[in-house]
Amino acid sequence: MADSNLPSDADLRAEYSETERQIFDAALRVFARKGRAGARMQEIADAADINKAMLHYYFRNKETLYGEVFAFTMRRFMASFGASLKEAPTFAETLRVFIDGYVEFVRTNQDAMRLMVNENLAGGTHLGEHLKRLKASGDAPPQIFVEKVEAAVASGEIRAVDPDHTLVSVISTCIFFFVMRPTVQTIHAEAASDWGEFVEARKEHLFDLLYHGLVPDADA
Amino acid sequence: MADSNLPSDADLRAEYSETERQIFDAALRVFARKGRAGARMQEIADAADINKAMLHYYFRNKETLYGEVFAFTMRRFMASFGASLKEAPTFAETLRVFIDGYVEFVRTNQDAMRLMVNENLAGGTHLGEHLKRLKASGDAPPQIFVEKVEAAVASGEIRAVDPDHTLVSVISTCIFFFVMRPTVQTIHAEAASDWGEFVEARKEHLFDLLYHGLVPDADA
DNA sequence: AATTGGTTTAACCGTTTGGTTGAACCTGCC
DNA sequence: GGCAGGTTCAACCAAACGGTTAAACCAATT
Repeated sequence: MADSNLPSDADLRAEYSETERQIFDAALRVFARKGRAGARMQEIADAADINKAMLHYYFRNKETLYGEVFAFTMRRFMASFGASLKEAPTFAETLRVFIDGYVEFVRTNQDAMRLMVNENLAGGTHLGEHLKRLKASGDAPPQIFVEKVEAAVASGEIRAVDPDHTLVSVISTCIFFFVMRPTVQTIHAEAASDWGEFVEARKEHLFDLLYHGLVPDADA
Repeated sequence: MADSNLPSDADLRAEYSETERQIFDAALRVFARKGRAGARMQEIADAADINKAMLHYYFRNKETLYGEVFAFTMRRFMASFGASLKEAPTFAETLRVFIDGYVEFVRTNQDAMRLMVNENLAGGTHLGEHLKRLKASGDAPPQIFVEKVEAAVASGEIRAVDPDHTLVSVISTCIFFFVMRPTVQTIHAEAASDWGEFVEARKEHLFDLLYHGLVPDADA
């Protein structure tokens, strides 16, 4: 789970002071829950337990605050579980690690996920530069996964699927049920009564469905 | 594609006047693009080409306007492509119709989709009653699909998968790439240059991946 | 022609919100 | 002690926003 050769959560924020970190966490929470427009500077200040003027002292205005919070969230996404993915020996293992990695990341970073989805829903103007850096780095989970799919297709370990579409499909199934959690919980009884249990069951289901969908038939 | 025994888009709004329909469309657009908090009454009025006071004349305030727009959007979701799904003879056909139905619905109702996702992201307090009615009606695509999955499992046409999880997985893959469109288009070259083509390719990929994932191995 | 009831408009109002100001307050340093 | 730089705060401000008002308009009805 821990990637010792990648920056940890704390490292990523090393450049920030204690007060700035407080503001950061508060801002992420409020932006994620209320949306970019719905977030109130006063509420962020309250949540960070500081005066409202301090917000504008540390971050000039709402836009730059949002920009920095978003940038940090993006960096956090990139830094997650890349290494363990590379080391996976078989494609089955790759798929397991990828599913587990994404589901666990979203489970423990729901606010980050909400921020990301909100940004996309609003047009995603802040995404550009970050995604390009992600693409350039070559170390992010999505890229590694695509490479692994390509290799597995070449070796015949899985069928001749489109790697990019496969990536989108797998990520979708790992994240979307968190996005639609209220709907899922209204329709699905078990999800409502024990979400943790539901998430675990879902990881099993996903591996089963997707692995079976990717692997060739036993014989013919 | 057309379900003659279900209310059409026009029917659903028959109770509304011309002006109200204008307001409706404008409100949906603005709420979907700017979010519930980010939407401005003035902007909705401008988009509907009426005076701002008219908004408050027809819909008492922002909350009731949002509530009505959301309720209408919900009804539209329920009324889509249920019948053709029931008539599908094989499970393969069921899956094809379901994928095609959902993808096409979201493609042609992106604002409705955005509204729905936004509502879920914000906690989904408006969902309750509507989803219960959907559950009670028994005619909505998700329920029909679950029944078809159960039947196909029983007949051995597909493997012993969990029908509810399968439903969530299929819907996720049909919708999430629309939600994350800006990200997908930044990463995927073809999606950026020709989105329509990408959507078509995606439908093919999804059927292939999911059908293969659900169906038993050819032999053993 | 006068009345009625729904519709439309410009001007207005009170509150909320993002952002500013200027003074007070530390803390380390000479 | 006294200065200097960064930090904290209550009070303040202008703009934006949701919502209201009162008068005007217009098509039926009598």
